[in-house]
Amino acid sequence: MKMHNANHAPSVERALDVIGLLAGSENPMSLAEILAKLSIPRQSLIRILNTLCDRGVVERTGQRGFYRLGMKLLYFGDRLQDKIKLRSIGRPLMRDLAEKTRKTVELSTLDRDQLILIEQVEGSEGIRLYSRVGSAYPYFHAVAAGKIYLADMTPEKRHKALAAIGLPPVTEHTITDPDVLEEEIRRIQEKGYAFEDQELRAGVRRLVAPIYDHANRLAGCVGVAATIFSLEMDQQEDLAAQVIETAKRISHGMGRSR
Amino acid sequence: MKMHNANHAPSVERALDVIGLLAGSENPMSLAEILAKLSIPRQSLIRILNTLCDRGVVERTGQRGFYRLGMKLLYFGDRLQDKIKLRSIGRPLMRDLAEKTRKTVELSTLDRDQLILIEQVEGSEGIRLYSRVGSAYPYFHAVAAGKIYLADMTPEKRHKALAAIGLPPVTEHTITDPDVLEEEIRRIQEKGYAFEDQELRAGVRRLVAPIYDHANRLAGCVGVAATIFSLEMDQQEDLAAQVIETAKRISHGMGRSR
DNA sequence: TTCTTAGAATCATATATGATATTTTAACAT
DNA sequence: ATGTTAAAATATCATATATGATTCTAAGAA
Repeated sequence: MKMHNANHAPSVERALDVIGLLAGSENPMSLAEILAKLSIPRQSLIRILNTLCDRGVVERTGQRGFYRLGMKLLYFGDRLQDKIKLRSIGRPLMRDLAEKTRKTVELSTLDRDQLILIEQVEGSEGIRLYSRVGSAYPYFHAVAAGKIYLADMTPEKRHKALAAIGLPPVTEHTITDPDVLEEEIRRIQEKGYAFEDQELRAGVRRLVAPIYDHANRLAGCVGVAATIFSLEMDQQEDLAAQVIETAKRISHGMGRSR
Repeated sequence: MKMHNANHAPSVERALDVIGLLAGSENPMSLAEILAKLSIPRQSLIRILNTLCDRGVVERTGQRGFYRLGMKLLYFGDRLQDKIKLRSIGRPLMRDLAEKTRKTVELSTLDRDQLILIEQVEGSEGIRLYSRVGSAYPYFHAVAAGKIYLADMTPEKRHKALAAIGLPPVTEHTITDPDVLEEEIRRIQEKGYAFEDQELRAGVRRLVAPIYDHANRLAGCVGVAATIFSLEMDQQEDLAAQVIETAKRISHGMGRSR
């Protein structure tokens, strides 16, 4: 937990800590469990929980003293999604792509220097989803969408960003050699899409294309995620054409001229 | 805003007021706008906003002094959805139903005496969604899912609930006569599904069936929503069979024996 | 039934709050 | 391009109130 911060509301900080803890827990948590994880005095914690429960952001389970996330968060999350233009434009087109390819379609965008997954549509392959809506991808270099963003930067900016983080290996397939990454980025710029071959997660491949807005700025990325069994290397070119077409349609909806 | 409440955290109350206000606004709001709507001293509001912004729950737009909901709410909402068993079981089956019927499929459940929409799958008719995920339906008697819950109550409990609220008209089609509603409930109990004929919203029909859990308790409802043009009266029986089948499959996943 | 702990009540005080002053910033006018 | 202005954002400080420690009560698990 952070140090005292000027111009903050400490009680609100604590409330967000509680929500974050419950969000990360698979099961409802008891008061004692929450106390053990967060350094909040017991009575203060109870007051915060009372407040969050009365507002539906946290809910008490049938069992006394147990708490879980509340339905109000569904409402907030849904209202937020409706406000994101990229998502409302992209969603029907993603559904078309999911039907055609039968793969999971992902939409992501950069938000405060983080690459966030903002929507997913499952294809009829019924493959379990790979990442969670709202979560941030780690490490640009290991994610197809991240590589799109890297390819969109000037070389100076890119080198600076990569020098700050380095190229840590996520899986044994992750690109850790700067020269290999530069070659990859050149290929992306040339072909207009990025391919991720088990670099973020073993057994998972992604093929992703960039979306531009009315001012020709990179607004986000759309692509498909699948297992190595359902996305084989020789399908790449065909699939790329479909993904790029979807990205162009979304770009058009964002106001980009063709 | 509520009066001072013992064993609450007032700052957290205020923070939730801010989030709720931004959730209900179509556009980002300025500090002055928020100040005009909520009776929070300016300095206190700024501290709360600083805290929420640093945590990603609220975000500053490019324009100085403007605020909107932040992406962290996507994450929280998504984590909550994954925790709702009814949703994770129902979602793939809802998608099947949406493909077959081409209509919007809705999943709802009772949460703290409110009927909450917890998931929606759009059908390829591409009809604009009728209600928002996370939001509560008003008035049980005007909603197909609400009528399912009314039909599941003992007559005593139902009369008590309806006496407390009455049968206010929502549209000109809403049932406002207790005897008509009782007849409707008898039909629901007999046929195993509820039909909503423009009772909540003009031009909208719904057909909804109940989902039961391992203890044979009513766990939720699944159904389709459509316009009166795409859901005509003579389709009712055929569609009901499909909806009831989906509800039974979800019930089976919830542990109900057949 | 007993025991444990969540949850409420109480009260002194620590600190968060709110009022006020100052600084910063961006929008707008020239 | 420069200057002005309004309002966001920060800093300061006295004090109001929220907090935290402690005690008591209620509820539920074993």
